Amino acid sequence: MIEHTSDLMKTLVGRGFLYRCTDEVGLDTVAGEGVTGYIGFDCTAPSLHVGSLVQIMMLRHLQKSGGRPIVLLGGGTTKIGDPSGKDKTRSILAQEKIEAYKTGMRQVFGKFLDFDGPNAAITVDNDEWLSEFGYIDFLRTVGAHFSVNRMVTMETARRRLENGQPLSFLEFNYPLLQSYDFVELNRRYNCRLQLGGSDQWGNITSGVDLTRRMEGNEVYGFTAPLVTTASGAKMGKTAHGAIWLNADLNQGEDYHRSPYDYWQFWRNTEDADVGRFLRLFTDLPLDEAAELETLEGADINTAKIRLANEATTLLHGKQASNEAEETARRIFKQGATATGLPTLEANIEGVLAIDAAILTGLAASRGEARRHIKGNALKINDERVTDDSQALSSDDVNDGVIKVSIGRKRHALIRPA
RNA sequence: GGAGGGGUGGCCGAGCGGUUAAAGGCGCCAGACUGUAAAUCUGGUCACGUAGUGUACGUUGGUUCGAAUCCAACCCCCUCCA
Repeated sequence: MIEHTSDLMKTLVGRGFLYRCTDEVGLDTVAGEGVTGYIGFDCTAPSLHVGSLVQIMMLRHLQKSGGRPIVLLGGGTTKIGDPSGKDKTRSILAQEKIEAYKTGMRQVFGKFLDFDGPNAAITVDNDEWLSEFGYIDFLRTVGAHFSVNRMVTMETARRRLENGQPLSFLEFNYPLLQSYDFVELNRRYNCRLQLGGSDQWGNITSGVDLTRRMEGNEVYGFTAPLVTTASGAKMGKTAHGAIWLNADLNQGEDYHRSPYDYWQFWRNTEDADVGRFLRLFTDLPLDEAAELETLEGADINTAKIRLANEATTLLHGKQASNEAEETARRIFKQGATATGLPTLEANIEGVLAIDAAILTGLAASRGEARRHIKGNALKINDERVTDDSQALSSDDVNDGVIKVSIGRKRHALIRPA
C-alpha cells in the first residue's frame, strides 16, 4: 500500500476512485503542486448521464484539491467513434448532431466545476486541433509513433479480433487521436494527467507514451473502476433508459430527468451499494459515509435519503433536493398527492383512465395500460382501476389535480384544463 | 475478385411452407413478500380492438390458396482463398 501525501491522491484513493494508475508515486508528487488534468467526453448524446458521473466527480475532486480541471469535449474524436469497450461499431454521427450534443453536455459541467477563480476549469474541444490535420501530416507526426503490433494486442482490438467482430480502420485509429489530445493539452496547458473510466486504460496509456515521445514530458494516467450495482447491473440504466443529468427539455423528450426522478434514482440504491455510492457520488466526509454505511435493516433508508439529498443537491441545488425529498415523503409516507410530480394540464371530460396513463407518460400504449389494469397496477387517486372503460370525472379532482399511478413508485398528476 | 456461412422481437437465440405474433433465455414492467432495498415466487412484455384486425423476421420483387421459412436481385457482416 502506497502512502499518499497529496490531497488529490488521498481523496481519490480514499473514496474508491482508483482502479489503475500509471505511476502512483509520481502522480502523488506532481499532484501536490496542483496538477492540471483532463478527461475527454465524446459527444454521443444530448446529455450526460449517471454513467459519466464518476468521471465528473474526479474532475471535481481534482479542482477541490487545488488542481485545474480541463473538460475535453470530443468534437473531433466523436467523428471517429471510440471502439473501447464496445462490441459493435457505433453508427457515425452527423456533424450537426455533435454540435447540438456539445451544448447539452456543457450545461452539466457548470454544476460540478467552478469555471471562475484561481484554478478555474476550462473547456476545450479537440476538433480545434484534430480538424486542422491533413492525413499525411497526421500519419507522419503521430502515426509514426504507433506500432500496429501493439495496437492489435490492446484490449479492444484483441477482443474484436478474437470474437470475429469487425473493427473498422476508422475505429482502429481512435487511440491515435485520443493520444494526440494529451500531447496537445500538455503543450497548451501543461496538462500532466488524464483521468477516465477503466475502459479508457488503453487510450490513456497510449497518450502517456505519445506525450513522452513527442514532448519528452512525463505525464500520468489514472482510471476509475467501472461502477456497477451490487447485483452486477450497469450503473444508471433503468426502466426508462438512462438517468440523464440534464433536467430541462430543450434537448428533446428522452434525454432529461426531473430532479424528483433523479432523487428517486438514488433513493432506490441497493443496500449493499450505499457506502460506496456515498463516497463516489457525494462530497460527504468519509467518516460520515462510513457511519451511515453501518446502518442495518430499515435504518439504512436514512442513509439512502442522505445519498439522494447529497447527490441531487450537487446537480440541481439544495432547493430542488428539498422539494424532491418532500414530494417523496408525501407520496410514500402519507400516500397523498404531492406537488413536484410531473404535472400535465389536460381536458379530463370523458377521458378514459387508460388514456390518462398514456397522457402522463406512465404507459406507452393502451395495450400496456390495459395490462396494468389486469395486474392491479393502475390507480387513480390511489384507487385501483378495475375496469378498462373507467373514465375520469370532475369528482376525481382533489386540490385541483388528479393523481395517476402505475404501481407504487410511478406517479403523475393531471390538472384539468 | 473467388468459395462458403450468416442477417429473426431491447439483446442473445430457436424456427426453415401452414397449428408461428414467432420456443427458450436475458433484460424490462407489474403483483406478492418487504424497508420506496436485495433475494424469491407469480403474471406480463408490437399496436389498435369484446372472440378480431393491422403491422413485423436485412431491402426489393417473385413462386404459392398460404412464406420468417422456397426463388431472384440488391445491401451489410463473418470465415477461408487471392
